[in-house]
Amino acid sequence: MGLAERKEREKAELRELILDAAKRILLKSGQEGLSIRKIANTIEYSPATIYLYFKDKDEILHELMEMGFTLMNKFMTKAYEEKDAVKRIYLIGKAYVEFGLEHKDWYDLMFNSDKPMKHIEKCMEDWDAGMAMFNYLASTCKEAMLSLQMHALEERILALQLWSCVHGLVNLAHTERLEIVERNQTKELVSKTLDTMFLSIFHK
Amino acid sequence: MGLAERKEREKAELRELILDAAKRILLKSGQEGLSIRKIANTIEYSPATIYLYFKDKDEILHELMEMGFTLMNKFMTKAYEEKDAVKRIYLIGKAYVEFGLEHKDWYDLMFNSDKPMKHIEKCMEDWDAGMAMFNYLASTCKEAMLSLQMHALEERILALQLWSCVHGLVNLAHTERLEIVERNQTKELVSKTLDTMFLSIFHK
DNA sequence: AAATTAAATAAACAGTGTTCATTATATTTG
DNA sequence: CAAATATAATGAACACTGTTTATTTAATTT
Repeated sequence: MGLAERKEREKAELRELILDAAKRILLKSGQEGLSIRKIANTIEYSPATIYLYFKDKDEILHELMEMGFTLMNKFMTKAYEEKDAVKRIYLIGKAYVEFGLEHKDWYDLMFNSDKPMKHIEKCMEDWDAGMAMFNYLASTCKEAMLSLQMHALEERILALQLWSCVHGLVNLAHTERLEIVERNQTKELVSKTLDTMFLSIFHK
Repeated sequence: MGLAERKEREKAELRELILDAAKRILLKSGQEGLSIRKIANTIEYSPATIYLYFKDKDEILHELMEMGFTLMNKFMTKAYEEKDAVKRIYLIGKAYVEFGLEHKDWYDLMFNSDKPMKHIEKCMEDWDAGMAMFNYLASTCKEAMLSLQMHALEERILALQLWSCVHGLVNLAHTERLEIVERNQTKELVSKTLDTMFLSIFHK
């Protein structure tokens, strides 16, 4: 049945076309500027057609979120290669913030949006790319704690501490708060804070 | 001229009425559910009337943001009273996170929104309540660093480190990420991370 | 009472996500 | 090949959003 196959391929192709248009609009105009109607316009279909391929806008945003994680993982491959766990954490933190600062729209979708996952029950599956990242960080924390003899500390809490700090930093930068604290110094503030933070955790 | 005065008072009263309605809607339906038309409905005026008292929606959001800071300052009075600088920082951090978790809508307006202040030039004035808070934290950091003999560290960077961590934590909680990491454990995760963070900075 | 000033509004514009009955296009059957 | 059926695409509507402008209503001054 090469016919049914072709049908399915065509359906998948249009789905991909929609996602590709969505991605392009996201990169050009941000999440604010991304609308079903704009997607429909750029691929020259009617808005209603989109709903034959996606349940709603949230589903599209969710797919974009997963694209974002793929992109971020590429960003992090270098850091992942580092053998020393402590250094690896540092490199991961650097890469995380670098990605966040450079790709605000992707970052928001991945870490600030509750749109792509409304129901907490579904969250575990819907955010498994993010969860995988966190678990990897936690295991690296465990390794680092072992090598530095930092007992009496849960690796997941340490991971959360690291995550909170970089997440907070990226968001403060995104919303211009760092620009208010010190004008035209955002990048330097980020880098200094990051270094201080690592020093204070892995003292010395 | 008691007449012009009454006029002005009436104008101020309607302005206050609008803000009060806006506040009530914000608390009931969040920032998403807050619209000019809903404000107009609840005070029984037409939407266009709102624009005789406010330039645009952003100006209303900005006023709400300032209300939020007043509320937050009340939340922090106890912490401010603490004499010991290190303990004070700890109490401020606790109060900050508590406020953030309990008042998501206010918090978003104050720390996540770039709507109430679009132009960076105007930011300094438009976010002076936030800036005042940061400056106070920084000066407390200076005091704490002095008492703990932590030299070779800028107080503003330490303040940023603290702020990033609590800001990140609050946002991760708001967007359900902590719920994903460990279900029904958000409050405990926050509290543990916060404690670990203070320990690591002001080591033991 | 008439003229002027100030306040409030109706209506429109250009958007948004989403749904559904209708139309157009393929595919399958007689 | 033509008719019946299944699939895909859409136009139009609904209920919203922020904002502007010409018009109407109300209050004040002459």
